[in-house]
Amino acid sequence: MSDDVHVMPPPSTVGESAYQKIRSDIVFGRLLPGKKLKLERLKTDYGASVSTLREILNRLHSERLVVAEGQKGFEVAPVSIANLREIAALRQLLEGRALEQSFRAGDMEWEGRVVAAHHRLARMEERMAQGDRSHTEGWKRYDWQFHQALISACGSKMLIDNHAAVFDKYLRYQMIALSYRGDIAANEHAELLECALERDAARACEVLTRHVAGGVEHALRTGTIS
Amino acid sequence: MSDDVHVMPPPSTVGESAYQKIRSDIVFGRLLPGKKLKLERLKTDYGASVSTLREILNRLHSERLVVAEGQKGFEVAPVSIANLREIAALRQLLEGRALEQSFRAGDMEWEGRVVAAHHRLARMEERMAQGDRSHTEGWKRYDWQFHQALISACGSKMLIDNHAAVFDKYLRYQMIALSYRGDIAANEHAELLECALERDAARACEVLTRHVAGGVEHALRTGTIS
DNA sequence: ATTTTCAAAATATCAGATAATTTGATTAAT
DNA sequence: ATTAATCAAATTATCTGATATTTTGAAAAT
Repeated sequence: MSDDVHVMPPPSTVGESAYQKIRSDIVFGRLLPGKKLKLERLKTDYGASVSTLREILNRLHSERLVVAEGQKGFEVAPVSIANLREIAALRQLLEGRALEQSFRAGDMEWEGRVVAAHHRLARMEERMAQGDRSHTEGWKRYDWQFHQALISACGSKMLIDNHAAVFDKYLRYQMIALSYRGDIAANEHAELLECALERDAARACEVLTRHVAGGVEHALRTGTIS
Repeated sequence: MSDDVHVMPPPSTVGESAYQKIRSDIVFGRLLPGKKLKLERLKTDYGASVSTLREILNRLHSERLVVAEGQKGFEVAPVSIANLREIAALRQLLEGRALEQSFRAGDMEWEGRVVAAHHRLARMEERMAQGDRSHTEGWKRYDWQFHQALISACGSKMLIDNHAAVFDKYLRYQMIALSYRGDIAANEHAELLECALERDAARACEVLTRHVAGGVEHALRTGTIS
């Protein structure tokens, strides 16, 4: 069930695929904060009926990616500096704990997944470093998958799910701020890999905290978030 | 927005009130785990149309209180020992962090809220201790409100929301197990109040951990969870 | 006792209708 | 020229009912 924008099961039903499209459009900033989500419009944009769309919007409302005020319909959740800071803090808390547990329980299978995920991410980061900015989304997907791989042995589906939900909200801010700070982030990712292989959870947490805090400050410096 | 089964805004719309009823029926164990939620049945039970009910079920699905498998409709989320343990651990993590922050930031206003909430809870616990088991739900509501009051000054809506979501899942297990361990819990609540007034976050976390762990073991001992 | 077959039940999705609410623009009042 | 009152159009929440697809459970066949 811990599916997300990044690793999704084949969308079987109409509603499911429209859900994934809309969610991804919000997380990747193609639907901007505050954007009114009028049903008629969505109908043509996502090819689903009003009833189905309302089901989807209700789901996204639960996830706090969409707000629904009274009978005024739906809109993409707004952003704020305070909210970004809260999300970042929560990510540090959840991911930090998950890292500890995962490092403790991770076996060789897990190490393999981590190394593989880091490899893909690092490759992508090389390209990005050379100015090729055409794969920002793909890059973020690999970023997500790397962090997810790191905690994948934590043993708690609850923790993984909650982390994924928070991570996506964090990601939305990064996409909105279009913030690329490739080199620094890449180094931090390499450090995390090192920590994982050495099972040094304490240092991993320290790196993670820096990683997330850096992302926040960088995003804020772009001035796109108010 | 951090509304819940315990402090809800007046249900303005039809869908909203049906949502609250169904959610509360799940959390308080009136709808048991695994129960099939057939639309026609819900229609008569909660007085809402299929479309509205589907919106509600989709919301509850996001909240992981309901599962929706393929085209097989909806049912109340199952329970398991592993899931209970994960929930408890997450509650300890979130509530512990929130306590620390709340204790640091709490002012006199906050102290008042905490004292008031504890008073109501303690009174209720007195009654329960005398064998009056008719207010179990009310008791749990006060329990919720006390813990909520303790963390209410933590300064993070995100944290409060996430905690509330986890708390309600924890609560569902308590209700399903019908576990009343009044005296012990009451003492722990009193201890927490003490810690709050002394701003002793470390000890509060220690008490909380014991509190939650105790609840889990007690619930498991009833044998109602498999 | 399985497996196959098939009708009834239930679901996902849609279109269209109604009442209530919100929105924006126009008009009136200060 | 702002502010306030007014009103039609747009939008919403909700319901009913229809269709195609899936799932379920029982009867038939192996």
